[in-house]
Amino acid sequence: MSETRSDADCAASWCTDDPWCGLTCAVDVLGHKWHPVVVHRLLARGPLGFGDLADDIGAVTNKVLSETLADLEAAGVVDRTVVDDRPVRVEYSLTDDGEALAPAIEALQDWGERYLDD
Amino acid sequence: MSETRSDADCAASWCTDDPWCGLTCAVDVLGHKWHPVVVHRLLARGPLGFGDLADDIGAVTNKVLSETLADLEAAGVVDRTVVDDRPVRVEYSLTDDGEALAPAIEALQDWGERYLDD
DNA sequence: CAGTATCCACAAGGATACTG
DNA sequence: CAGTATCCTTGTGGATACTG
Repeated sequence: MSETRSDADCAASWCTDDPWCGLTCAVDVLGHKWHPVVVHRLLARGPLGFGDLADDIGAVTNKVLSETLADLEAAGVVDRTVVDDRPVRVEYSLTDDGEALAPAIEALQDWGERYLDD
Repeated sequence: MSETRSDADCAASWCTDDPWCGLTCAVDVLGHKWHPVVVHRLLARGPLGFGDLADDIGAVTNKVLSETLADLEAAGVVDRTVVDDRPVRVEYSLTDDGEALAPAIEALQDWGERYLDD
């Protein structure tokens, strides 16, 4: 279905032989300011429109959210579907690869919460 | 023991009320090119000297590895111990907070490996 | 509604050389 | 051995305004 991904999307291009290549690859996808937040919201709330995501997150601009979604779509983590015209309505959802991020997102979140509790 | 950490080290400073704050905080710590790799190596191999880490990782420069280790130390994830003088010998190890990253590192690594297998 | 188009400031990381 | 010091290029994200 979503065959829009290639090796070049990923850190694999510069660490192919290293034992931590998968890790680097995952951090390449999630290691930006809003990327993990978008995945988190889609995991928690299901498919959302562009404006819904923007409202939910709050402190992100149109431009950056748009870039973030384009990155995640290119990585094969998010699907973009035009649901309606006039007015244009778009829906963003997680692909199977995106859903598969749930354990990693949760593990990071758990660690961060404990860390913040000192 | 390692009380070198404060709230300002973390994303908490800009997302305190958000449900994804812990996640953002964790990504602030790990979301750089070499930070997760250093944690990965210390988890896999135990305490290492500066040169050991540099050799193991390979494609990182002195300057960047040094900065990375300083960041992780400031975040309270890594401990730095001077083991010897003449010649100077230093050992880097994980703190409890650092060891606690293991599940998150593994989850990211697992995801990345599956992702790379298409 | 769902984006683009510009412009801009700062941070991250690499190359190279040097030091206590 | 374990770093620092410079310099430089690119990436990342924010502010603001505009559009099909």
